[in-house]
Amino acid sequence: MTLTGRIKEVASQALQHLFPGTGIEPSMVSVNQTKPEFSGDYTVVLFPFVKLLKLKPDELGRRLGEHLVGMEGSIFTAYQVVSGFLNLSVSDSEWLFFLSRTAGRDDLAPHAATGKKVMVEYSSPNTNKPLHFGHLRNIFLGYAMGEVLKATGNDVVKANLINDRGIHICKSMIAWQRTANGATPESAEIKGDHLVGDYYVRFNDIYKAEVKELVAAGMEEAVAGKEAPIMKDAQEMLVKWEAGDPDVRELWRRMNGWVYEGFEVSYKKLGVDFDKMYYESDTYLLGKEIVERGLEKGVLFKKENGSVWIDLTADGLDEKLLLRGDGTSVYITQDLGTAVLKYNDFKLDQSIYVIADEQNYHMQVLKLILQKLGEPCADGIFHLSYGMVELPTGKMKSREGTVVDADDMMEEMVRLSKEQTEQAGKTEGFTEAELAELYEMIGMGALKFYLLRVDPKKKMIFDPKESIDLHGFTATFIQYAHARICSILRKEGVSYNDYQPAPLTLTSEIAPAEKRLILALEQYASVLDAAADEYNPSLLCNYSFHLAQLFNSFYDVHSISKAESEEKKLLRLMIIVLTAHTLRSAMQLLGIRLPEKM
RNA sequence: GGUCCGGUAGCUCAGUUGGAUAGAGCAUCAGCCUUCUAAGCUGAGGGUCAUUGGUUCGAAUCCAAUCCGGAUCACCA
Repeated sequence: MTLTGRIKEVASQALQHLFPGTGIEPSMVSVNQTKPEFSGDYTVVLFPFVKLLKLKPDELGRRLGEHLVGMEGSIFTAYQVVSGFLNLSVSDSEWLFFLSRTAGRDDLAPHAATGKKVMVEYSSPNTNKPLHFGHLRNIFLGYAMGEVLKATGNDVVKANLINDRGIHICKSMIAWQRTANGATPESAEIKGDHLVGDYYVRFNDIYKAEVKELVAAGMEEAVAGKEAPIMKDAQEMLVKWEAGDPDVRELWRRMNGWVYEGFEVSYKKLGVDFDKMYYESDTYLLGKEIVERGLEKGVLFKKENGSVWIDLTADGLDEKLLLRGDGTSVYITQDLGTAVLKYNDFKLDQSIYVIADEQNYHMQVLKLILQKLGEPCADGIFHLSYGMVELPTGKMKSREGTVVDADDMMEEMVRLSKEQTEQAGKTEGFTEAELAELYEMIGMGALKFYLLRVDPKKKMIFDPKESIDLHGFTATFIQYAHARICSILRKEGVSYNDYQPAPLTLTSEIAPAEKRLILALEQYASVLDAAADEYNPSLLCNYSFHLAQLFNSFYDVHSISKAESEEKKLLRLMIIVLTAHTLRSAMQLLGIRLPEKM
């Protein structure tokens, strides 16, 4: 149990003992870290009980403080009441006990298995263009959330639903057919996803030119938009695809294959993985029988032209179409089917969708419909909604070529980390291969941290003109603190990976800078829980940065190798090993690696 | 228009779910390398927490209204 949890428990027991029959429970006790300007470690807020017990804050604080400090085996050594706040000092032996119990352990925040099966669907790209900067936020979030949920005891399935069919795919195919002269990734010496993406852009160029021509010939723009030959070709191709036309299917398989090869390279570089791939070409026909059942149950209704709808007006939403008049599916129909498919495939307790907030309404409707249909998968659906990444000029538009490409961005970040490492003159003692790995760690770490450090809900603006910083609130800062610790351990001949805490009894007090670090270290488990409960990996970024900051301040005032005494040296080694392990553990959940030297 | 999300320092963001004098980073300015890595540390300046009212011992946080920005509400995906 965490220390704040214990304090709540002990304090509520004390209050029950002092004031029997008042029914004070741990959850009613508010415990905060004591502000630095007061003495003490944790603070119990007295106000909620002042009214209840009809006592003055000072009187209540004194009695509660006396009791807590006087208790047998108390973890508190002193108390102080300041205007309604009871500041409690935790004993050094308690802190030492925490350190010796935790330092060197493999699992810093052990969790019992919840027995829950949780799917996290993320990435879910279209196969008509390469990944861009916006996808990266999705991918990092999804991966991190999967790891966090694993670390908190869940059985996690990472899934990717590939959008591999539809009119947008046909557009790239048509443009390729018309203009590529049989170009392949090999012949063009370009990644497959980029090659296909180029023809998607090409399609739009041709389309625009054709529309312009038709308008010049006197056609109205709206009509020209539908009549442009290349658009008609794309639609015709989609019909052929659905009919299973062998030539179209062959080209489709070939071009998608190029894209998958390209994606694989990107995913590998991003350091993410998937346990299950779904393809829309397999799932796009699902959902119809669910609609049929809904009709039988009377949850859905048919309009005169045969289209099927659900009435969500009672829930403050609209009527929503589920099947067209001609009996064909719309987008949400296949999502209903896929939700059920996922549930049946893995017996899911929870199904998380990492999708941008522009689909909030869609996801709300999806869940609501499944609930109304009485599908067992419904209640486990959770939309992890995140704000879109925008440019200073607005949204990224692949058709207008304003996207920041994911591969380019990764390359740029690695280049930047190389440049800054060389500038700082920190390349000595590394082999070429080690340097390459270091630049990769720093560059990719900075990129991931940059996209994960903000609350997912909030949209973010990225200015490509400003490079991502390697100073301040960054992964680099955390990596640097970690490398510094490793450097000390090397010097002291202490094993980083097989550390065994030495038995230690303290004869001197724990210093403030030491205490602040220990306090923060003790909070790791609750931060991890909060990240899982709130579906918010940015909490781990904030926490890790804060921890690294505390370490740097500590490092500045206390020497390890030249510690005042042997016991101080042992204590500080324990502290810094645990700090390094905690940083590594937290960053690992975000897919960020920490070098031992930089 | 309906629904949802957001508005905190010049910029980018935290704010432990209602607690003490609202905090970081960047940028600006002033200091700190003979000492375990200066990608660091210490300090300074910088705030009408969008606005107004309410709830109470106490509000950036909860409620109401208003203003501003965004998303969404297709027989599109």
